[in-house]
Amino acid sequence: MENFIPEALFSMLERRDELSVAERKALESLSWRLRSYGDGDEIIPERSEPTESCLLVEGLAARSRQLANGNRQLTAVHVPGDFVDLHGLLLKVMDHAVMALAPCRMAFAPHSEVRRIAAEFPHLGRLLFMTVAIDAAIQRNWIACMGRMDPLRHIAYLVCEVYCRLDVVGQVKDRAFDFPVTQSEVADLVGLSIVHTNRTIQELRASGHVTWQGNQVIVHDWDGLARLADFDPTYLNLVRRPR
Amino acid sequence: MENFIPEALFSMLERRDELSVAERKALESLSWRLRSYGDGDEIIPERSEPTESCLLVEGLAARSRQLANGNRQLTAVHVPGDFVDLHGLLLKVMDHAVMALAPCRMAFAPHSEVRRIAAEFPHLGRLLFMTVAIDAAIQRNWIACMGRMDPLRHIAYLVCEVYCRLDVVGQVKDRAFDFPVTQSEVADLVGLSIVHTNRTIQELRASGHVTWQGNQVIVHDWDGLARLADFDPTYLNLVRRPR
DNA sequence: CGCTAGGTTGAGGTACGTCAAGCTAAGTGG
DNA sequence: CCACTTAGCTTGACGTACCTCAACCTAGCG
Repeated sequence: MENFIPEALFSMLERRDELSVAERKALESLSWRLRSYGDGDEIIPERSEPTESCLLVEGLAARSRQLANGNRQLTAVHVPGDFVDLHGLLLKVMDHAVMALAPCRMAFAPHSEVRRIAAEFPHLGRLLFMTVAIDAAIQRNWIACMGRMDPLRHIAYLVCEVYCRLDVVGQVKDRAFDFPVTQSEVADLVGLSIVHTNRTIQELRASGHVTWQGNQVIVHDWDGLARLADFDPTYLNLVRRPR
Repeated sequence: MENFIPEALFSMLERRDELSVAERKALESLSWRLRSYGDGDEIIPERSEPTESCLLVEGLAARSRQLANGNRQLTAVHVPGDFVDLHGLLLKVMDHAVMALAPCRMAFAPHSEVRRIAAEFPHLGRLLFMTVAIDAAIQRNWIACMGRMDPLRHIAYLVCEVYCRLDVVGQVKDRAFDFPVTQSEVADLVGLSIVHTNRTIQELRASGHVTWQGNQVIVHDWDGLARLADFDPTYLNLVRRPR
């Protein structure tokens, strides 16, 4: 629409495989519609049936599941470059909501057009669906973290993951990144109470591997942090390979 | 190869959308290779780079993640009809292992052929990748269960989910299904200790909603069980829709 | 200056995990 | 056919990691 160029998406995909000029042009040619959201805004409601896919351009978003007992669980974090709603394209009905964890800019493109370029450029289509598979891989690791890791390692793991994913799109500067997420939201990410989340973050700070105050996270000792969290970035597929 | 017809896959896909004759033929035409596995066998090792996708034909399988602290977390259950290793096709390197929860028969087809039919029949390709998106949706719900549900509801949810998924491929008879999984494996599925898993299963039995002895699970009161688990099958996409 | 959202701390209870033992049923070798 | 083993299930005792409740503190904002 407004000649939008999805740079972050290019970074995200090109980190995994080469994009041809035609493929880039195809992505650019979608009739993108840009929209902004405030902190906490609902971007895609649960049970809705989106007709557009959305790409996170700026900010931070999350997938959120509201349970009958009133609890909330966040099941994914999304960073710029993430094609957040390919799931909706394939699944039709949203089984969860997508919300802004921080002020966000999103770019929307009609499902019909995404389907068209995926069919016309099968390799590009595979790359787009690869992002869905990466989301799934991330979620598998979250399951492992929730089931079999203690809170300290779990939160350390979260920091490692967000660090890597933000790094792909150039949002890590001097081993530091912006993480405008409240401790209450972190609690809903890791499935702990707010109080225990707070204490665990303090414990993580005390470990000396990171500084985490306000929205700023600084990783002083990547290797130590990764060792603590048993973090192996293989699942993020940060390798350029023909796909 | 041996004129194999992936009936369970047809059921799985046709439950979600119509398959044309050409699409069915395309799936049949893959050079399937059949293999059997015993209980507990490793089907796809962690860190391997499969060149074939595999389809579960008979039995029960799981995705397994081994942690450095020696713990194991199972991150997914697979039932007949599940195209287990499309993830491998898109991701190249396995970030987890696939193992047999029970004696299994698997059908393997070369990635190159799967890629070819996905490109040649874009609608079929979307359906195949839809199964990846459904896996992701299932995992999101597992995350919610692990983070924000008590063990009783979590295990009840597991029963609901397996029930629905087995039903799609005709493996539920008279509200009962075969579930040849040890309590130790259930523990690794839900992220609890064996002892607590045992006590929770007893509690579930005592609730009267299910009989669960040996490998046999009988659901006496589906509505009650679903209410207990706050189970809403939307995420399984059990609706026929053009995709 | 007061209000609010977010962060922090303390106290007390409980739902989990761990350890250890005993039980049952199926399989194995004599 | 019976000892013996083994895998899986069950139970009890005990400790602790986590949750809940309730304050209080701080910074930002009207």
